[in-house]
Amino acid sequence: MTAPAGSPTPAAPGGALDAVSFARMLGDSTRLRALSLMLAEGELCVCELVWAMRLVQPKISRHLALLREAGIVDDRRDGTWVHYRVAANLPGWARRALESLQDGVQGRAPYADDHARLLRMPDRPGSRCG
Amino acid sequence: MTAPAGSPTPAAPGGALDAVSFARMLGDSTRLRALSLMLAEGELCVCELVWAMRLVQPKISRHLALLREAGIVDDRRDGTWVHYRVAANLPGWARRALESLQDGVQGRAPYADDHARLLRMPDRPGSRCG
DNA sequence: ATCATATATACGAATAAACAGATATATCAA
DNA sequence: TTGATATATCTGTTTATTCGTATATATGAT
Repeated sequence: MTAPAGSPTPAAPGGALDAVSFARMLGDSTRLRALSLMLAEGELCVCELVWAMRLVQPKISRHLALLREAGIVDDRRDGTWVHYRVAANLPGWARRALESLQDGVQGRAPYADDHARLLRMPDRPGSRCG
Repeated sequence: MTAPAGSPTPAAPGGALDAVSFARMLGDSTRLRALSLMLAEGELCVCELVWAMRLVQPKISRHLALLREAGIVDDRRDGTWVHYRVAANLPGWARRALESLQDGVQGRAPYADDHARLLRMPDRPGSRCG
C-alpha cells in the first residue's frame, strides 16, 4: 500500500532519500514525536500514536503519510488497523541521524511523556486481545 | 558577537538547542551545504562559502545568521573577515546527527563539488597571505 | 445492507520560510 | 576623509508548511 499510484510529489524525487528532505521531515514536532515512539517501541498503529500524543487523528495521519512518502516509515495494514514503523531499509546514515536525535530528546517533554502514556494505554492492538 | 542583544526569537527559546529546531535548521540545502563544508574544513570565512557554493553573499549571510542564532555555529571576526565553524559546544547528539547527515551526502552533488571548488579557491584567507 | 471503528484525504485559512535585490555597517588602507 | 572590500540587515514578495474541520474510504460485525 505504499505510494498509491498517483500520490503527490515524493520528498525524494530521484528515488533515494536525500539528507535535506530527511532533515526537513524530522524538523516537525509531530513527526519527530511519532518517530521517537516508533524507534522505542517498534511497530505502532495510528490509534496508539493518537493515544500517546493526544493529537487529533487526521493530523497524525497526515504526518505519517508524509513520512511514508519520504520513505522514512513503512506501513502495514492488519484488518482495521494500520501499523507504522521506521523503514526497514532506511539508509544507515539516516537511521544513525534519527537515533542521534532520539538521544537528544531522551527524558524530555513531550517525548518522555508520550512514551509513558503509550505504555499505559489499555487494550493496545497487537499486544493482547487484538 | 554572538546574539547581539535584541536579536530575533532564537530557534531554541529556552536556551538549550532542541531536536526539532535543530533538524529544521539542517533541512535547508544552503545551510546543510555550509555545515558540510565547515565539518570537513573547520573554520571558514563567508567569502570561502560564497566561492565554494556559488550563491550570492546576502543569502549565505542570512543562513549563517540563522545557524548562529540557533547555536549551531560559532563566529569569529578577524579583521574584515568573519569565520564560521560548527559550534564547539554543540551537544553530542547534535554533532552525531550532523555527522550522520554528512555521511549521507558524501560524494554527492552539490556537496562534493562545493568541497572540491573550495579546495581550488585561490588566496584563501587564513591559509596564506592573510 | 447497515453500522461502528480505524484510517485517510480534501479544502481553505493561517503561518512560516525563503528569496532577490537594495542598502547598511565594519574594517582597513591611503 | 575617501575608497575598497567583506559582511550584515532590511523590505517586499513569493512559495511552502501547517492546521482545523469536514468528509471519504476501508474493514469487520450484525
